[in-house]
Amino acid sequence: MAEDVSRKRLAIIDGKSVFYRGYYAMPNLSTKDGTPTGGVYGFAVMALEVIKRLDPDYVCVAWDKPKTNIRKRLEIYPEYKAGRKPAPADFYEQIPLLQELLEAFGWPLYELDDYEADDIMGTLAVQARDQGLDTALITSDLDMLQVINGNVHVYALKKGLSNIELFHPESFEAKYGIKVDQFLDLKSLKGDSSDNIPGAPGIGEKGAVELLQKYKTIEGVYDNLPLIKDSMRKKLEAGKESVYLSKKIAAIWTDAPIKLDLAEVDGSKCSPADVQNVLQKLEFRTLARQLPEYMHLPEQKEADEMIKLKMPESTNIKTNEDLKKLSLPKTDELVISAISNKPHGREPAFLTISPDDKIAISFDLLLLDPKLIQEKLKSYIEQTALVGYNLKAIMQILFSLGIYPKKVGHDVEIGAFLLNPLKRSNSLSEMTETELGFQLSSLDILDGHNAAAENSAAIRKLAELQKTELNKFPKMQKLTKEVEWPILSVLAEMEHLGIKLDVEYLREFSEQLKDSISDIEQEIYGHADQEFNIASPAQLADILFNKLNLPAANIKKGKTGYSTAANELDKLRAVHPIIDLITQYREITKLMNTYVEPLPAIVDENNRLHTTYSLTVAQTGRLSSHDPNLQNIPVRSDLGRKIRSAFLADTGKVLIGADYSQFELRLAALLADDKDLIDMFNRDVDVHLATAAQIYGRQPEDVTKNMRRQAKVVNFGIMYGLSPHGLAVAANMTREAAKNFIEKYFEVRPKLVAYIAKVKKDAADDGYVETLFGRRRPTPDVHSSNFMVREAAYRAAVNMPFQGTAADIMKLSMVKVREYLEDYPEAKLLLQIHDSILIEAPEDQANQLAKEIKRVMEDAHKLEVKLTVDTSIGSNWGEL
DNA sequence: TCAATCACG
DNA sequence: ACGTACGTGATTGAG
Repeated sequence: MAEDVSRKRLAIIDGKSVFYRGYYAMPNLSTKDGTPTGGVYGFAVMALEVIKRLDPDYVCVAWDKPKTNIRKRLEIYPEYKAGRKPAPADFYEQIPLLQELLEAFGWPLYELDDYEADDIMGTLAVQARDQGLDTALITSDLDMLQVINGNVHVYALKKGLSNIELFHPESFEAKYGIKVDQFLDLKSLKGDSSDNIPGAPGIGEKGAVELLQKYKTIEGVYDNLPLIKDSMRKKLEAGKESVYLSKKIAAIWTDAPIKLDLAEVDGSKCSPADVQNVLQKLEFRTLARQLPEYMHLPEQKEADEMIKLKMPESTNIKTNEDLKKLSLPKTDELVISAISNKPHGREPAFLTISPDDKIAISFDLLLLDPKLIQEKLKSYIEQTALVGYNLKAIMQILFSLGIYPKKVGHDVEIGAFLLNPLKRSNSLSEMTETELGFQLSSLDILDGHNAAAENSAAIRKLAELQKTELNKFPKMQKLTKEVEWPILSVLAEMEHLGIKLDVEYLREFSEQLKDSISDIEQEIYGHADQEFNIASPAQLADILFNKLNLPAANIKKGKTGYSTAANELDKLRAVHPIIDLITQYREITKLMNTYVEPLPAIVDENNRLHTTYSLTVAQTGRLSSHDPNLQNIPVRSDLGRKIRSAFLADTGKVLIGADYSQFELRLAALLADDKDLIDMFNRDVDVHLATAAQIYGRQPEDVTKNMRRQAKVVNFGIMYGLSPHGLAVAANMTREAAKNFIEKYFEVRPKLVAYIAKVKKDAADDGYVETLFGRRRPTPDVHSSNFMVREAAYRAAVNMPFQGTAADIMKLSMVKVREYLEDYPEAKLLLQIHDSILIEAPEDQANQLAKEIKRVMEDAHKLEVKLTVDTSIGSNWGEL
């Protein structure tokens, strides 16, 4: 096809369909204050992507006018689009935002009574061709394919945000095997369930295409009915009326009363500044940054819009002579950043300190004498409160230099998280850009000295802004001072030291497991009568339910087919011996692939394993552990416990474990001010047993094991916002029994019920819930129109004070334990696993220390409810 | 990159 | 009528 390159191009966006696709692609996106923005975001990304590829001269948007738009089609076919669910409320909430964005872009929005967006697009496309333009139709449904020709192409958005398929006549033919002008006939034959267009019942895409390839049109098909084989002919005869009706409804009209006015759609009304503002308001930072490449905009942001950053003067220390001459100004707070060549602060490479906003001093550590650095900087840094981004990492670099700081002035990564835990990414460069309007250069580049000065200035300013914010919430300010800042050096030490791993033992274990795995594999293949990938849920489900025909009636179905999760397979345990083998296979391969094989591969030269803790991931304030995750080392199965045995105390030392017992339940009693429950804990009675006795109205000695077990499940469930169904599954009882049980439980624990109701109300009224220490978790989703999302948000809100307060107290407790251990320099904290900690200590101190640590932890924070800590001692983790 | 699965508290 | 506990991270297969 000879394309005239000089032809101008018009892009018409099918507004609602693109918006709809965006809405479902990004269901959970919202601004800080909870305004849903997923649909607008999806629209913006997809529209801009297409615009970038297309570079059109003219752009407009066609929109379905609500309600009136399909009247004419309804006259001939009242069921048109019947059965469509109305869009959820947060869908419509976003439309004004979209309109704002369109206005800023200068893209006019066309809507008409009685005409759908499809008709408007079709009409405009015809007029465009008459005016010598090429047209691109941007839509997420394929109805528009019927109007494509040499001058009109369709860009169809598929799943995901940037997956776009271009249709022109050739590509259409290649894909469907028929010509574009047969598309309407195709649709009339096969129907379209989304518009409730009937077509000929029983004829699908495959059959319809075959017919059209042979007979060209619907008319051709019906003229040649006698030639068509029986089964197909019967369906066609029965559906004849329906097919012709379908064609009438599905046809796109090109005679809508609208006139293409090029002066309206030429983008002259576009205001780049407005676009930036709207994107900013919607918090689409990435898009805002990328905008210039999409729209050929001039450089963004005038200098006076930015917060003025005073750049400190940059001093570079590259020789020992310079280092000796250096004098350091006295200061209360030191802005600090550092880089090391290896994880956990090993091989320090670069350090920058900025004592005030006038100077930033950088050290090329590889060129300097380590002894001299220590001499010069150790006491200076150790005695000054540090301000930085991810100070925990910087502290480890300093450890490698023999400098052991503890005092923290402010950490901007943590500050940002405390102020808004919803924001998923808080990188320094991003914060600098969004909060200060300033582009940071990378610190990783070789000559990073000027970058380091900029860095220091940005950190100083961000810290100042965050402190002002935090000071508005006295509890939060106290939380930083007493919990978040002091815990950083504790965690830095734990990460830096690591825990010793018995590599040899794991290698032997691995050999054993390999044998078991291949044995079980062979047995499974025997039962299945073929080899397949047992680790693939899809292949496994196929074997179980299609090949072996196991009863699938009670098995849950997911998006991809039958579930093969452990609790589902459990239902089939008695039916077929393969189930048990699969369970075993899963257990062993999981241990093998997650722990036994990978862990020995990442130990350091002393066989010690170093995790990294995150303080800005868990919305409740818990720590999380990664690379590797040492908070999910197995313990619940016999095989799993063998892996714990690979975690060793160093030579001459032992491990001490210290666990808070029923940590969160005690805090639930406290927060709900449930005197009865508090009293039980303070008298050391068995709360699960006592609860069962109360619920069943019996003496404690008459409570059966099963009653106690049920009460225990509810005691825990209550902290997760339990439901009758959840309890029924967890406690293995009927829904009815579970419902009764919960009702009785609530009678026995009125304070707890009232507290849960209060937390839910707070979540809805205040938009957040908080811990005893004032750590906040925003709860925007309790206003969601989606039942499931909303209820999940309430359950998370109910859980937050319990889990979060426990996390806060544990951090406080660790700080005090470390403080206590300062008198025992050979004893070190190693790991934290939410309600327990692991300590490595000289054997001869262990008994004494265990007692003392128990006391320190129990008294970490004075509460009305007693906290109890259990300790144990062993030479490896498995023994505890 | 996502969904499914499963390890932990 | 909805479809179930809360909070994480790692691995795998599949699109």
